[in-house]
Amino acid sequence: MNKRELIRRTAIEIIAEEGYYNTKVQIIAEQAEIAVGTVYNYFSNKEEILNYIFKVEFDKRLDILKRLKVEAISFKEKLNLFLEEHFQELETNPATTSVLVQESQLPRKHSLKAVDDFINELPELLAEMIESAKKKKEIRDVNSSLIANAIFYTIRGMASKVVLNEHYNFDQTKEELMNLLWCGIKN
Amino acid sequence: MNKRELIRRTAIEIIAEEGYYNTKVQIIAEQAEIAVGTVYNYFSNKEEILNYIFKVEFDKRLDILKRLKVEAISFKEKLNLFLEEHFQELETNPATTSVLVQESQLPRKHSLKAVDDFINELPELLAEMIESAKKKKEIRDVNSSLIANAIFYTIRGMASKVVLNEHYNFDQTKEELMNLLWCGIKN
Amino acid sequence: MNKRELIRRTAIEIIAEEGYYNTKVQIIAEQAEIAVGTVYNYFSNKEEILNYIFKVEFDKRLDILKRLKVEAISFKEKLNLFLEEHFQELETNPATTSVLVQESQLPRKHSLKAVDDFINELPELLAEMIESAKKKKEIRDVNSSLIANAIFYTIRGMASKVVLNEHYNFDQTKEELMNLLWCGIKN
Amino acid sequence: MNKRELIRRTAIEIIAEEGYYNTKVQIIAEQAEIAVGTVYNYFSNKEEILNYIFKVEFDKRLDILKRLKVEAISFKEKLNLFLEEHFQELETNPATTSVLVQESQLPRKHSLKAVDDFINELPELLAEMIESAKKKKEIRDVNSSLIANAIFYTIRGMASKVVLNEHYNFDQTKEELMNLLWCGIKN
DNA sequence: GATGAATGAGATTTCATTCAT
DNA sequence: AATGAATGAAATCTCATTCAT
Repeated sequence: MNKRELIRRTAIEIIAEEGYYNTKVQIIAEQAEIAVGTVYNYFSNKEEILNYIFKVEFDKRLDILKRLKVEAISFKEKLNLFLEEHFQELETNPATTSVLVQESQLPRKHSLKAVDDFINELPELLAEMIESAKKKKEIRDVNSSLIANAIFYTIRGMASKVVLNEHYNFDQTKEELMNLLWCGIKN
Repeated sequence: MNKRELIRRTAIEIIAEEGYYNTKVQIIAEQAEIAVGTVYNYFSNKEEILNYIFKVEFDKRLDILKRLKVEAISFKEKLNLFLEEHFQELETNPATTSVLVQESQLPRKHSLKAVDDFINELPELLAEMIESAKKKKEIRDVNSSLIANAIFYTIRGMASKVVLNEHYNFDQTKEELMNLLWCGIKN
Repeated sequence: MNKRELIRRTAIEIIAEEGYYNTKVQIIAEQAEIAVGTVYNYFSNKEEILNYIFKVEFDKRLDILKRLKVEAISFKEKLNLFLEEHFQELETNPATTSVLVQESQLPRKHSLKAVDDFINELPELLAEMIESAKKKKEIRDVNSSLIANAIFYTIRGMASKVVLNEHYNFDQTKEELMNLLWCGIKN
Repeated sequence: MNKRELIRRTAIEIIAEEGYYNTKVQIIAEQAEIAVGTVYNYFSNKEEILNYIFKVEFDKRLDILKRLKVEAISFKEKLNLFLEEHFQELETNPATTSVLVQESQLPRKHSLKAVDDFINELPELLAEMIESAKKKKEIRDVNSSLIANAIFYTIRGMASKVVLNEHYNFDQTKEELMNLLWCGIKN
């Protein structure tokens, strides 16, 4: 594996457990079995590691949404597929979920490019899909952007709940959420 | 104003802007126009300030929910009132909202008592109300606990969106959310 | 009891347990059931408390030695009585012993008047008695000052050993020490 | 010189002069011409520096005593050699002596492993030698452990006296002490 | 490219002392 | 005389980052 990727993955595991501010670059290096200096050959500073983590995840979700957007299926099916892929992803990488949820709430002043994209652009893309569904009367008249954000926050929140809590399982949660959201917006 | 309260309020303003980890106790003291030592006469450490902030807000919301629980009105009205009071609250104290949202995602390892209560007990109380509504056939058959959490995450997320973003206003957001949630669970 | 005395006695108990540097003026005040400010009405600073503790003990031992010096008994008996009274004293006030031993080793730079007196003047007085005994051929030819100091260090050291260690008892230690020292200097 | 050793030696000089509690880690670093952080790369905290100082000296004296114990010479000669080596050592490193004497009296609660060893194990080893001499009738019937401790306290005390006081010289002190102790215990 | 010892600014926390009541 | 809340200088320790090897 290339070093940048190795560092990213190692960092995710530690940040998920400790949080970004309690994660020491030294520890990331140790866990990855490389020297601290090496980390700085691939990332200009600690923040950039977090930024890169978000960038990778942002790109993944951007792909999913772009692909869904043009597919010739109903919005309900699109929403269902989106949830499906999303929960699939986090079932595979619970640590990543933990990082995304924890660190996506940085205050404006210190926010990172990729984090900003993650919490602004992704909902915007979903909003466009909702707007289109609205025009096709697939769903009732809603404020698309607002609802898109609500959907994202719900998913993100439930994701963290599922990751942290042994009571819930992924499939059940996904189903229940799909029902809540779809009933909430359908015509 | 008593010192403990002064420190709490000052800390909220700064943490909202800078985030907990970028907030220096020194700065809180300066802003509050007291000495650093004085802060430590009222809180045993920095963490305890954050914990107290959550405790105060937790208690407020606990009161609201307990009051609503026993009132002789429909669940729909209860949900509506809860959203109403909640958005009212955060319109008055946007900084507090910002803190609650940002810092409610500490990783388990370092989580604080009051933060834990905030994200676990409050949804649990709402879940009980949902369960009761379910039995009275006011709403459809849902996993109460799961839905309660979803509602909390949605509210919390949208709250931060409204606080950070000038596009949305409180009333409109509250209305739209009420529709989404109610349609999502009604019979 | 007058306040100055109350503070002195309370301070001894705490310093014996914690050491001078780990003893907080606040704690002394609490233990004595007075306010911190009150401590500073009787002592100008923390150091002065320690100084006063030593002064009181210095005066006691000065009295003993001055009294012994002029008594019409053999040096052997004088030494015996000195050990007797000394070990008596520390059996009654083990905490005081602990303080005297611990804190009598401050480096020159920061030493206190009464501590200096304690470790210099007392041995000097004993030295005079030894010198006199030497002239009367009661003991062999020794360097009086040096032997006086040796005796003091031995006593002080053994005192702390006895206080800290349940193995040794006061009487036995006193006897054994008397033998060692007397055999060591007799003619 | 390796850094750990450099820090140890620098710390000894400063602690000898100022005392442990008045010694700032910052100052040790400055004197050693390294950064504060570097000190903490070699010692996990300030206490550990003091502990290490005692450990090194403890080990030295342990070696001497173990060597003497098995040598085929009279106890008188052993005692003489021990005093010889001891006073030699402290003549070469007066600052070390100062530290050992000053800081060996930490209150139980805060005592360090190596300090404890220093004041307990070394006398115990000497006690074994005394016990053996007693059985061979080289000396009179004494409480070995008690006498061993008395000897150590005498030596330690006199060492500090010699270091602090220009009146006494090492050779004379050693001779006088040898006489006092040997006469004190011989048959 | 890889290393990791060294750096030092800066953060948290302590605690002797003051002084208005 | 007694009080104790307030003070703030100062100490310990951390950790992101650098750079010579």
